[in-house]
Amino acid sequence: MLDYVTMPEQEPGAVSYDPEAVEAKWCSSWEERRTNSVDIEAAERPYYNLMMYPYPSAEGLHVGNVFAFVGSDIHGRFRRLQGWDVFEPIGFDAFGIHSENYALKVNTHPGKLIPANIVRFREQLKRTGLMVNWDHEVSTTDPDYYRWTQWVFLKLFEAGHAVKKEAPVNWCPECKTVLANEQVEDGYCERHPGTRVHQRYLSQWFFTITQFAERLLENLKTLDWSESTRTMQTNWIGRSEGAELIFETPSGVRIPVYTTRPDTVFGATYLVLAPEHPLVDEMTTFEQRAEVGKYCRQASQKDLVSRKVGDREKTGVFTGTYARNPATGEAAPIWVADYVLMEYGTGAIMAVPAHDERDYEFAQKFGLEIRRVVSPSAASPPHPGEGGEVGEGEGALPYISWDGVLVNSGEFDGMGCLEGVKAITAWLEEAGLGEKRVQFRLHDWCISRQRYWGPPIPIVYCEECGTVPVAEKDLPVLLPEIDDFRPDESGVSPLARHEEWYRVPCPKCGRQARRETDVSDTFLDSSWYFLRYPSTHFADRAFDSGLTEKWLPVSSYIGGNEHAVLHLMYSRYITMVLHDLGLLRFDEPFTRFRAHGTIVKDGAKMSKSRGNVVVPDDYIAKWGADTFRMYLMFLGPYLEGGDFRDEGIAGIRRFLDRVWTLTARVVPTGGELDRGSVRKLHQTIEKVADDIEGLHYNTAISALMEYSNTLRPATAASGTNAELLEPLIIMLAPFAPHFAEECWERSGHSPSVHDAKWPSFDEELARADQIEVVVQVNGRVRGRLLVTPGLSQDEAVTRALAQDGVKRFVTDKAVRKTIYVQDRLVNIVV
RNA sequence: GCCCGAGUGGUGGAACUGGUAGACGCGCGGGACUCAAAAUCCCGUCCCAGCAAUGGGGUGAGAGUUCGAUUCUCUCCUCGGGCACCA
Repeated sequence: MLDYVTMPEQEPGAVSYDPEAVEAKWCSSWEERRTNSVDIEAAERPYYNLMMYPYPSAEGLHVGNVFAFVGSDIHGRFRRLQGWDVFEPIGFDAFGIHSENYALKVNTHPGKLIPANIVRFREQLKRTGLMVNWDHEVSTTDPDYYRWTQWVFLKLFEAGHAVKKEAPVNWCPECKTVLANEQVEDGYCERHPGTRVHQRYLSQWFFTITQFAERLLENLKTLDWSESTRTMQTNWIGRSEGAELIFETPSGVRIPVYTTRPDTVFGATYLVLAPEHPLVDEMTTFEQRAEVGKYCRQASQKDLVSRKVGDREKTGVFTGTYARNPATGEAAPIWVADYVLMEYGTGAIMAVPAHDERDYEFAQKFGLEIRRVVSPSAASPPHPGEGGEVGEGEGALPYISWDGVLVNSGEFDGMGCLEGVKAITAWLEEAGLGEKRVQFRLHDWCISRQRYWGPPIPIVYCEECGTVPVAEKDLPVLLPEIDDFRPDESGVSPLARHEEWYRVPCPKCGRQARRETDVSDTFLDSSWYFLRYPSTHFADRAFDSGLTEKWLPVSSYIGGNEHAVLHLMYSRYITMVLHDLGLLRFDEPFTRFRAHGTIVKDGAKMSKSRGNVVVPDDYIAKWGADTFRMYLMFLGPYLEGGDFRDEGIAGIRRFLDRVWTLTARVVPTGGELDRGSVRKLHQTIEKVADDIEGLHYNTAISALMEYSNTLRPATAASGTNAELLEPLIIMLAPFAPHFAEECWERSGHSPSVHDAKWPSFDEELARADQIEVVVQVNGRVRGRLLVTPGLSQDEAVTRALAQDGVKRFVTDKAVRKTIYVQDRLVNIVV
């Protein structure tokens, strides 16, 4: 790389700098002086600047990581210049399927691979110039860390929030483990796109997140988070309001169904039970037993997910029995079909084929009655007969809307749907056949993993005492180093093959007992890591209460929306539980969260298979970290991401070189400052501060460029005035920390520029004394006026009409109207 | 299918609560410096007509509201993301 040559610093024509030398110099200098470390105990204005810790992959740091971290780092550095004591920690999310699958692939123990990856990551992160407090680093695989992950589990267990349930789970035959629903994509394993996931019943540990659904949803409204992230969480929680209605069989069995449209109950012509529904057997007649049994067995063999993939051909069987529609009193046939899911609502539905697409499809296929009970509007009368015909347009079946009017609904005919919901619910409630009900989509969080590479769940099973938690003093339950960490078909963790490990005395009675051999989900590791950072130096507590109170909740959290749902939801949940247990003073961990955008390459997501992965190391080696940082921030709006191309990077470098030249020509303050430059400076200070505040880094950088451009002519004449240059260097420091530090030193200061103060903004100095007012005729620009701010409307109009360009369009016409926007424009309408 | 977000020059992208569309870069064209090249510096660069002054068109498509719309409303098209048989 010989594109640029270092010029001797005294040389007046110096145009280029040597990033490698500059960056190496400051990297070690900062480490020596502990420039990046905040005094965690003594800090007076604590600001907790968090970024999402990476998974230390074998491939090393990805550009996406760099993009994310740099954006957060700029924010942190900016806050520091504003006088905050900024704590910017980082760590490694090193447990989990990612690491384990890779270890299996290369057939090396993850315990060997991970430390090496971390070493590499640490180097790369340091090279990037992040203001990280390295003495608070965290690694989830460190027993000193996962000891406390296990402690968190125990806290939840004690509080009754960790419960063991037999549950159908998604089983990936390739991973040989249970997958969370979110790890399944369209019926296939997220990590093995060719492998279908199927259903399997296992006894698993669940966290009771559903109990917190309402609160998780409610709190969202109060959080300063990216709108997109809040929307995703809202949808994930999936609150819906409706009613539980009772359909009773002649033999007196009450079958509850959940519906969001109780107003359509008069159109419920049949019932459907999920194949797993406990009443299926009881409801089935002797004649139908064989067929129903067969259907249910088939359903249970399908995976949990592909059953839910839309647009599937409806299937189902009739049980042979009936239940009474609570509204009409008519007998509704009871069917079993797998389009009804056991885990949502009551596992049974009332089918309203006239007003539900799925029910309609099913009824069509099996010849069930379709009865219209909602008419599109009061004006159009109910369709004749008992429905079933498919009309055109608005009235076509299945018709669903809240704007319709009830028909074929007895005394409720003519009522609007919304009103109908209330009236019918109340009516059925009085009859003891229904009640209002709120339903969520959120499921409990299964944390069990039949895997090796995770923290063992700290539980012991004793024949006498049952399920016994490991005593806190006995934590951590160490993950043993075993060679056969490969999972198998058995459905149990590889740890279950190690009797010497799992055979332990019961913590309660001392008799021979057996450890839980499953490990916990990686998301548990990451659901509390932000609590650990300030307290890493404490060996005897997960988090120190004093420090936690001082530093948390997190002041700013920046990360990708790929974690919008799981990581952020689980962290909120754990925080809430710990709060309720009296262990935390706050119940929301992240005051402010911003989701950054994604960096794509040639319009497509970077991926190995596409071969469009950008390796940051190469760019940093060629251009230096500062240029690379700024380039990433410049290529698009940070919150939206952008397309990575090599072409533009030279522009950033040229900009830095120009600032370098300005610095080389700095002259001490003194004498009159150019009014125009001072004005531009103050405008820039305001603009850059606002932009950084809103994470609009691309426009902040362009404002800095503009300002440096105005400095250039001045430089040519008599050197750069220090008073005009220094604020530029400070404003540049968050973006190009090494470069700014070097310029700071070269312009006669001692380090560190990062301890400088953000330049103060003077509104008076930023104000222009002459401004341009646009003159329009009928909305088209026909001229401009140069005026002093605060011109009156009359004056403005008079002067506008005097302009030649305006006269031409106004003469011979009557002025109908004039519009004046103070100090902006005059519009003359003729 | 449903819910978000986005479509602006050759190109990445700017444009505050409706008020000069194209800031700042990249690229390209021209010039200076040089024996020459690179680097650097200066000028130009939305499209059409014109020597120019100037005029006309222009923010995915079409309508609407307004003195004035990239910005607000409606319909449609395309792309990105999320959810998806959730009753």
